[in-house]
Amino acid sequence: MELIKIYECLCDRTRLRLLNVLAQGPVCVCHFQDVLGEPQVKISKHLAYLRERGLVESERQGNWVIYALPKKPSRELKANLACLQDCTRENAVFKRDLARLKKIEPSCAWVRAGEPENAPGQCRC
Amino acid sequence: MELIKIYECLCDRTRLRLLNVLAQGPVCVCHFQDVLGEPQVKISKHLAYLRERGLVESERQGNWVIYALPKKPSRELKANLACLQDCTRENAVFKRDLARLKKIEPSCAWVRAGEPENAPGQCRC
DNA sequence: GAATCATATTCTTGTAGAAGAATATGATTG
DNA sequence: CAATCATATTCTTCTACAAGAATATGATTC
Repeated sequence: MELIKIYECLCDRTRLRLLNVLAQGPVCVCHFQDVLGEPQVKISKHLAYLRERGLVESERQGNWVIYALPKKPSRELKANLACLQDCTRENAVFKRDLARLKKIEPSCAWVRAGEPENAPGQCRC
Repeated sequence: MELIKIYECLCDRTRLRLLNVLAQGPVCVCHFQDVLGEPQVKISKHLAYLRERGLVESERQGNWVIYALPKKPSRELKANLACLQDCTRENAVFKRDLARLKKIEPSCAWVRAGEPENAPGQCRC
């Protein structure tokens, strides 16, 4: 039952925040640290947890790693991500995360635009 | 964050089956045992888990206890139960549970009709 | 190739929870 | 009130996982 693996991913606050941010588009790990204000280990381990269960995909771009929601999400995943979006829309923490993301966005627009060939050697976040 | 408590409830197979059955209407514990084919302890403990977190409500009717989804579910709960319904519609296990429920239903229609005053002294399930 | 940057893994500790066995509670019947 | 029925709780064992500290890996730059 894949559904249960999805719910297991969703029952942690940090992971919900990660998924909420990812709903806006691909994000690299250093962004997550800034946006969530959580230590690197924590971010990294929760992203690994999500990746192992197929809720996110990752791709290395030079020195850093970009995470994104699956290109081909299952019906169940799609439904639950939509539901999550719906449930968090008005939540302060989630809104704050998105606001912080927006501030960072301009400096790393290439990540979100999917233009890795423009990647600088060092992350400017 | 109430949302996380909801997801914690949803990440167990037995609890998903219980909620799936409850989506049809109120059910007493002995029904659950028959429908899911699981031991009494297991059913009882998972129902308690759900009750403690507000995903179900219970009401004693003489010798037995009837469980139901909350009369006034939160926005989050409503959304997630709908999503769950959507995701399980085609699943064999969940469909089988509903089929078994339907077979039992006639003998205890009063429970589902909400007519406790007609309750017999002994459950006929 | 040494230093640096970004990310991941390993280790430890603490806690939640799942399952089953045994037992307890609470209501009903005779 | 003793027996029975329906449900709940307690106890034990096992496993998953969250968090942080320390360390490792892998790519880039000088």
